[in-house]
Amino acid sequence: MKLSDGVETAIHCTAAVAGLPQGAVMAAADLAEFHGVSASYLLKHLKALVKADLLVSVPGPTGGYRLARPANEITLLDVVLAVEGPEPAFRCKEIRRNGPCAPGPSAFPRPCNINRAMLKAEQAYRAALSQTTIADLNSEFLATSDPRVVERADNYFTAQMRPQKT
Amino acid sequence: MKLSDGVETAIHCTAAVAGLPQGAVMAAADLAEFHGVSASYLLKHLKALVKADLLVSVPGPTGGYRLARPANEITLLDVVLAVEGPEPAFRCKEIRRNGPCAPGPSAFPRPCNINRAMLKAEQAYRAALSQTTIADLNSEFLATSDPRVVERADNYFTAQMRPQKT
DNA sequence: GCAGTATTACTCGGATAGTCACTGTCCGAGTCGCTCCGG
DNA sequence: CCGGAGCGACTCGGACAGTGACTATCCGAGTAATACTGC
Repeated sequence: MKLSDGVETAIHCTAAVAGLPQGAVMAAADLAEFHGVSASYLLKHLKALVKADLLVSVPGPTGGYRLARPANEITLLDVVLAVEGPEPAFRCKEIRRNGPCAPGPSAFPRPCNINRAMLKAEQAYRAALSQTTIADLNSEFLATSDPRVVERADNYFTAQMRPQKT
Repeated sequence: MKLSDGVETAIHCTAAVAGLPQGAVMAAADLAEFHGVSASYLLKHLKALVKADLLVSVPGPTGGYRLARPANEITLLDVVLAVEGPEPAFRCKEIRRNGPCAPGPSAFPRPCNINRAMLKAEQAYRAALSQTTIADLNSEFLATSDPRVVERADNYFTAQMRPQKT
């Protein structure tokens, strides 16, 4: 069980975009530089976030990304599902039907109880993720981080952000 | 996020071994045939279960595997960790330190709050897994499965199991 | 000076190679049961 | 007939290829700002 590294960058980028003023956007290249990751690859994950309706992309010069809805309505679960896909981590192959002791598919009307237990645990995982919003993360970041870091980040964002006219 | 398929086979095999009489063992080849999976590959996971002290292997002819401790003391979490490894699914790369706004490592004395939130969710996942034991799974299997399946499985196990002398 | 237009440069989006972990397999080391031999 | 040694076969354990997903990258479609031209 391993989450792809893209989840981390996606969360950081979403939190960063959430720190922009209302209506402003930020280009993928700037987000990549700010986080020190590859710009080309970051686009892949940003695309996934756009497809999941978490971000909105603005094309053309002065384009970039902004949140699709308020930061307190975007949870960690939303970001994780957008990047990793909605499928559960445990995917029952129904191997109980394979062996010589299986009379046939009709003998298994109920879902595999192992599968049920695993999915139940995963629901607990997702429930925990859905309790933290991007807004929570940013509030905590501002409250607990080194003031120098906050100041530098604020300066960077002020310099790179692009206010939209409309 | 995807659990390896080996987790499913490992859980099924552990539950199967738990159904053996006290002290009896079952060969990997029989476990593989019973579940309809590759015997060569199953050994890989059984080895992991042995290394994690969930199963005990008995070498030589009439050898096989048996539980290392009672079935009600083996949880799904034990099996998952044995196969997948103890590392958490989310591994923070500390990318917040990469960008041009990071003064230096000394500016981040506290762990990344994103990492904390992700690990907290994973703890909830593991806590849920640890609430289900192999004994629970087998009790539920006996209570809810088609009687034909239970009977066939019981016959198979009676024929293939190997009672140990000592 | 101003409006309209063509250009230009910049942005995101999708299609394309490279790398690592998981899947699947094989052969070798070790051990117990069986057979043969001797008493 | 009984005990013991040797042999054989079966078991698990670790090392070796194949495949799919994630990582990383590039080039093309689209758009807004810009420069230019004509009025």
